[in-house]
Parts: sequence; C-alpha cells; structure tokens
Amino acid sequence: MNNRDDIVEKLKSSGVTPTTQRVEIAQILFARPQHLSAEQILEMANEGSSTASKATVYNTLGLFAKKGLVKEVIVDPSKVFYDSNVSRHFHFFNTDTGMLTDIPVDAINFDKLPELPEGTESSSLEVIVRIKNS
Amino acid sequence: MNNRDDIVEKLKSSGVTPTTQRVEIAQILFARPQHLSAEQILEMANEGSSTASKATVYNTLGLFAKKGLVKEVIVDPSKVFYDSNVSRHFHFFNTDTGMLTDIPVDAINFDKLPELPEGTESSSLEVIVRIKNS
DNA sequence: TATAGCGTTAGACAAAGTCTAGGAATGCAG
DNA sequence: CTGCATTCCTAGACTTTGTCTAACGCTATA
Ligand SMILES: [Mn+2]
Ligand SMILES: [Mn+2]
Ligand SMILES: [Zn+2]
Ligand SMILES: [Zn+2]
Repeated sequence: MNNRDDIVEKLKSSGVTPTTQRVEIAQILFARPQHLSAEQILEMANEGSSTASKATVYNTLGLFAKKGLVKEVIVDPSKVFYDSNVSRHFHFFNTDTGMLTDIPVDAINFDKLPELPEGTESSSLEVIVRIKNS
Repeated sequence: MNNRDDIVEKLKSSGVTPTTQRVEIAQILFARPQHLSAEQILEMANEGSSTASKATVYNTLGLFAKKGLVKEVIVDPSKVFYDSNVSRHFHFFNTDTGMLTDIPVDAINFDKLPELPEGTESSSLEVIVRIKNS
C-alpha cells in the first residue's frame, strides 16, 4: 500500500476523491502502520515540494476518519493521534515519552463484556494501558 | 463523604492542605461519583458566595489527581474529565451526547493481558466503549 | 513586627483545532 | 471554446482548553 497508484485506488474505493493534497497526506499515513498527530502530518506534508494547508490537513484527516481509512486515538489530552492501522488492536501509551504503541489484538482476551445502555450501539472498544518508565 | 469536616479529613489524610478553595472544589467533586470537566467545576465553584479562580481550579485538579483523589479520564479530544470515583472501573463514552458513564469492574473480565514493554510499568488499564445512539 | 513559605489571583500566553470568505481546479452544457 | 456549477483548497481570524507569570494574601514562626 505504498505507491501512488495504490493509494489513489484506496481513496477511490473508499469514496474519497483523490486530490493532490489528499494523496499526499494518504502517502504519509499509509507508508506504514503508525500514529501521527495532525501537526506532524502538516509538517511532513510541507517538507517536499508539495504543500497542504492546515485547514486541508484537518479536513482531510476528518474525512479519512469518517470513511474508515484512519482511526482517531484519544489518549493524550493535548492532541489526537491518527492511526493508519485500522485493524482491531489496542494501545500502550507511555506518559513519560508520549509514545503510542500497538498491542496486538490477540494479546488481550475478554471473557466478559458489558451490556450496552438502552438505545445505543457500540462503535469501538478501546483498551489503553498507560505505562511509565520504571 | 459529604459534609465539610469529612472532606477536610479526606484532604488532610491525602497530604493536601485543606484551603477554602480546595475544600470547595472537593465538595463539588465528592458529592457523588461523577465525571466533571474543569470548566464545569470552575462554573460550579463560582455559583455560590465562595469563589475560585481558573488557575486555582486547574492547579487543584492537578494536585488532586497527583494525590489519587480523582482520576483524569481522557476520552473527549476537547476536554479532560475528572472522575471522583477512583475505584477500579471502566467507561462508556457516548459520542452523540458527550456523556461519560461507568462500567462496573465486574462487567468486564480479561483472561489474557499483554506483557509490558521492557523498562516500563503499568500505571492504569483503561477500557473505553465508545457508543452512539442507535 | 519581620520574614518565609505556601496558596491564590488576573490576565497574558500557548497550542490544538474550527470557521469563513474567497480563490483555484474540475467537469460539464451550451 | 466558453460559461457555469461544484468541489476543493487556502490564509488567516477566531475559539477553546489549558499553562504560565508576577504580584499579592494568608498564616506560622521567631
Ligand atoms: Mn488540552
Ligand atoms: Mn482539541
Ligand atoms: Zn495503533
Ligand atoms: Zn468513572
């Protein structure tokens, strides 16, 4: 999922018109499974010759999230992380370093889960293990 | 844990000097198990005759969190919730309403948990079930 | 009464994110 | 080709949550 054409296809098949800026941002995100903040993506998008404005980066990340291309991870009170790994998994968050790392889905097993409140449906189940350097 | 004297005792026994403002904020929080944002607490603290500044509210919440009197819950990208229930439990977060509700500890059971990365120790294990109205 | 230490305060400041209004690109219809 | 509608992008103003600073208050102790 690395070259420009694959990315264009990926966007199209999610119903996202592949504009220059969106493809650029997608290339940054989908280069590998990773957790990036909007500000990091903005900076990376403006390193090479191509550019993208702050508004476009935020709009695009919002759009990608809505289309299921990335997942928002909310663990740091000061910024949202965008996760290019949308398969089911969990997270370690190191509060000393601010680093977010994956916990593979099979490293955790539930043998009991709660019933949802009346009139609601689940949109995600997140497990966050907060860690610190010992 | 409701009258002024109990609260003063609770603060003292956690090593927190019970100043007027801290007692006021503690009374708001410990009236019942609840999830309040800093802005809500600031507003509530300034409803009656007593007052507390923004800086003091944030300082106090940070101090309470450090002393284990409240727990910060990070689920909403725009604000931190302070949880006056510090016993082990988990959360539903309704993304439609912004409401945070408790999941009792015994409603979830793990039969497998991940090993921590080298050189780290766990400071908390959070489960957040994001829900929406159906 | 002097001094020290801690706590509180107003308001400036910082950082993440949103919004607005206009301009650029694109894709048709005439 | 030209005009027009639609979608997208953009700079920069703005909002919100939270932090910081510098001065001031309060209390205890000598
Ligand atoms: Mn924040
Ligand atoms: Mn935010
Ligand atoms: Zn991840
Ligand atoms: Zn709770």
